[in-house]
Amino acid sequence: MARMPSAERRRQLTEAAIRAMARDGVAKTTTRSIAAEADVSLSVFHYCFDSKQALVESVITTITDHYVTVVKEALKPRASLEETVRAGFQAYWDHVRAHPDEHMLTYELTQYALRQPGFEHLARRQYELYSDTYAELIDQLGRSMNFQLRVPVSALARYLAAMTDGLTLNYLVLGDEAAWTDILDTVTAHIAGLVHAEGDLTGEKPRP
Amino acid sequence: MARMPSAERRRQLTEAAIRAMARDGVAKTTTRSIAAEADVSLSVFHYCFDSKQALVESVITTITDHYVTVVKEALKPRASLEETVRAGFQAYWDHVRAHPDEHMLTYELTQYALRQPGFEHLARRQYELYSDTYAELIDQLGRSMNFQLRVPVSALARYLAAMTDGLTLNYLVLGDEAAWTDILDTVTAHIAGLVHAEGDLTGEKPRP
DNA sequence: AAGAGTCCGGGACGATTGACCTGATGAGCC
DNA sequence: GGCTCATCAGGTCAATCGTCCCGGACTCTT
Repeated sequence: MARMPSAERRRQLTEAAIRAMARDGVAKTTTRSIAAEADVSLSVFHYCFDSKQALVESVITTITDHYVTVVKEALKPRASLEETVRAGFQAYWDHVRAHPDEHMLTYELTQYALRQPGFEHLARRQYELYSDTYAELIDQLGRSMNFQLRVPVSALARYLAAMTDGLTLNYLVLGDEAAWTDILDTVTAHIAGLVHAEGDLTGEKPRP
Repeated sequence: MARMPSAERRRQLTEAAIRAMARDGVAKTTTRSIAAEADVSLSVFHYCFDSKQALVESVITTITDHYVTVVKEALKPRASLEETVRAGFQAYWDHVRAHPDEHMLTYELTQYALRQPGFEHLARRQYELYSDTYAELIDQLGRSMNFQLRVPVSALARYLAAMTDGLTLNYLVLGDEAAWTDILDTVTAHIAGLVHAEGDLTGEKPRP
């Protein structure tokens, strides 16, 4: 067994834990299965992490940061606004289809964190980071394409985060890829309607 | 201990399990904690159910049917369409705020079912029932209020199911009730825009 | 009232889990 | 070379879990 500094071992164990949890589910992932996945002995596990909870904390922050990167990279400026939004959804969607297990894992970890005393802040951090990422993207897009919003940025960001989250979960349960072209088109049109500040496009205004 | 027919005992144990799982989480709910919550001995549990899995199956179908009822009762026809939709969201939302633990439980059970070999169909049934319920409500509302849709009913139903699911999960994690008035208003306006067949209200049409 | 079928209680078993412990191994520094 | 400390291997332990067994008690039928 090759020697390795603790920090790198921790990364190795964290990534092994992510693979094991994505494959078997959080509930069925034990310290032994993680050690086996990382191809180290069980005692190495407890040498690098004080407890299983300490590793799970590392897993949650790692995978959260990972998916923030995925969302950020999905949105790249294109010719028109609608095209940009639609391509962004599509890129995110392709990632979900390619790695369903890992997306499923993010949901499991959220609930694990919410149920584990002292871990609630990790679940909140996860979802705040999602919303903040969308807010940042909206802001950045707004500056490069020069438009105004008909709704608060924070509300739109949160709506986007929640909606993509719900759509993703729905897809993970039901599959049926064909149904999503229509839905993504509809959502894209909706976003475009909220963004273009050219008159009242959606019927009645929200009550004042 | 009062004697009781098996069928009624099973209902009692199922409801006790729902309470215990909503309080402690699915992972930490044991056969012993369920029996204690139902105030029966452990052997009664295995007299009524062949295994813990058999009880969980009963729990999933029960709670799924329960929430279909909640959604159906949330939507009652009002003066205008927009008013009806907004009040429907609000009624559902009030239920989420009143019973966050039970809603959280539905997400945990979905993932439990997806991970448990042979239980995937229960998760799919859950989400299909959600979509079907929305489709039924849309259809029923369309007949009583006489309007046409700009998108397929099935797509809108699925979008509604996924979006409310995502918004609910987001609220369960982040809380922050104040943020939701804006979001529900925005979504309501969106739905109203999709439903009113009075010209092109949302900018560009989805690509043909 | 007697027997059969149904329900309940306490206890026990085997398996699995997270955590820990002791001793061996190897690399880098004096 | 010898010393020190990070790293590893295997075994052990207590706790907890789902499941099961057996004996007793209740209820309904006849």
